[in-house]
Amino acid sequence: MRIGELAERAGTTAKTLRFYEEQGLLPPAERTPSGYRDYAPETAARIDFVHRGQAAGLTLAQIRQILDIRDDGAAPCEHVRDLLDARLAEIEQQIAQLTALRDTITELRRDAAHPEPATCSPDQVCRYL
Amino acid sequence: MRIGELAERAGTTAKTLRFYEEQGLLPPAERTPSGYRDYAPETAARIDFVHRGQAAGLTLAQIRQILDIRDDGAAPCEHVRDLLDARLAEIEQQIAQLTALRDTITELRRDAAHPEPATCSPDQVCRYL
DNA sequence: CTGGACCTTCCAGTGCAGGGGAAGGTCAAG
DNA sequence: CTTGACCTTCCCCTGCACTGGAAGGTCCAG
Repeated sequence: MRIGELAERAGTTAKTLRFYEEQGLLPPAERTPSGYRDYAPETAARIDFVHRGQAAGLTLAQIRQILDIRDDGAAPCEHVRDLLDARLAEIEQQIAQLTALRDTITELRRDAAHPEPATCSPDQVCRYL
Repeated sequence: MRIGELAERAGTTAKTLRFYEEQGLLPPAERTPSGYRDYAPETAARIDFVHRGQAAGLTLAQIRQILDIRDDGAAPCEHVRDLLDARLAEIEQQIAQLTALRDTITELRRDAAHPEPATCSPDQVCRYL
């Protein structure tokens, strides 16, 4: 299977698959005599795994770690668990930060609901920020 | 006042102030005869405004819009209000996405709590992702 | 045998907010 | 007169996951 067909099956682009190969997410593809990449159909499952990892908020580097462990013949379960734990902690922190920011902005926004440009002193940029 | 002193007063670096000037957040500074930038003390207030804008989650480009309006002699109240509204909507959406992601990962994590590598089939990368 | 669809490599850029460091000029103190 | 702190411009680098495009090779149908 050539790269375009695989890309379409996996719901991505040929460009992205070359990029994944370069990043070590896909093993270097077999080549036809003329130099075209030639993929086994199972490769699509690997790309799906990459997509599931992304959907779980993992970076390509993290997904690559999992794939490397698997490619070594080991079960990556524990590493996956650790990555999920770490990601979860990050997300909690991000949510907390965004919630705090939302509260801050909500308050600023309330103060700015009835702007009174006349009361703005010329030596400040904006009373409401 | 030279750039290093202003940077220290405003809690930032000389490098950043040159960058702000390049981005149009600060007007081109006066120069001493030898070419050094020479700032009026009020410039610190403008930098503080930039920092408050950043604390409100605005980009430098958005903060620049506000400053441009103010520099034109107008009151930027309405534009500030619109920017805060837009930022608020973005944040709500980000929180919603992160919350959904957290739930997804929490579920994945629960399934992966007691890994059973033996039950992993060799043709998939990881049962838990 | 020609056109068009596909493939190859390589280089470069995107957005965001700066940071690193080179090569050289300036200024005050000792 | 020299040292060291500060300043100048200049260009490249960071992270992340791609995307765009140029120049050229391959393959198949008509």
